[in-house]
Amino acid sequence: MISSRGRYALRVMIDLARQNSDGYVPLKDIAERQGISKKYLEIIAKELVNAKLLKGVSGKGGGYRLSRKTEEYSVGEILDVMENSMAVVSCLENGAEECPRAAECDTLPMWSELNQLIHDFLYNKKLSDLL
Amino acid sequence: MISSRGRYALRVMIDLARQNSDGYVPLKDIAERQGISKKYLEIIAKELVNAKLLKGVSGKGGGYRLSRKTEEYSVGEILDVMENSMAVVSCLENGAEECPRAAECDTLPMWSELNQLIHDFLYNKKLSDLL
DNA sequence: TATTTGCCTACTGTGTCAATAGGTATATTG
DNA sequence: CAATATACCTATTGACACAGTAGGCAAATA
Repeated sequence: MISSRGRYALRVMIDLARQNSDGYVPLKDIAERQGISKKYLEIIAKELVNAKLLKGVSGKGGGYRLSRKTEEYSVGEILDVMENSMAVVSCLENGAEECPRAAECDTLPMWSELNQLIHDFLYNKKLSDLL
Repeated sequence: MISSRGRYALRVMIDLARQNSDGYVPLKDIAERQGISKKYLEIIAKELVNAKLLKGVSGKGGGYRLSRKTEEYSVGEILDVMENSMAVVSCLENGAEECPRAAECDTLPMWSELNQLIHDFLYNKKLSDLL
């Protein structure tokens, strides 16, 4: 299940893509347009900056802007920054310890297949597809 | 993310399918074979009985058995019994209140598409495919 | 120097999940 | 009838993630 953090992050990215100005867009404006608490969006924007998906500039005239072209962002990439894990089962999480039953597990192939399906869907979908 | 409850439920169903006896299989045996706490499995088995996916009989000689043929169970059906929600986003949950932004939401079509993809995958996969 | 902005740290309430514990009801068998 | 094996019921616990809030610090511009 995609959390609010992930969904909000996507909305921030879309909002920024729509304000295709060369300047920086203050979070206050985004929060108002989207009807989301600015305080909460700060957490989200900060993580997007850490992951280099956004550039943030402090001070008057500052704000956020995209750091790439919209077609160069995949939805999966954005969500992965926000979500703790996007794996369908915990044994397929990034950096999970090897399950001792993996070799004999009757369900692992199915989970892997589903996981791949979702991953492909989300990484093939670009931010530019949502505008 | 599929919880342990959902994964355990699937393992119980597979285990029962493998003991293709006409009798009833006690949970104690399943728990030992699968290496899962019997106490915890009781919760899971009870829910599967409530949903009519299993038949349970008390008393000596009792236990659980499948109530249909293995090819008549879909994986999605089994998981839906155990999981609180299988929707990818909360606004697509079963019985969620209508989102006021639904009409203008830029991401809803994508979520619906992904949701359908996962649903189809899980409902087309049958218990008999896992044996 | 004042103002606007992002950034940092901390906290709180709510909910779900995994698992445990102990007891009750039901059926079979000697 | 008594013992036993089984499912079923109710309650509780600890851990954790998530959503959201609060207050203040840092940086940049006018």
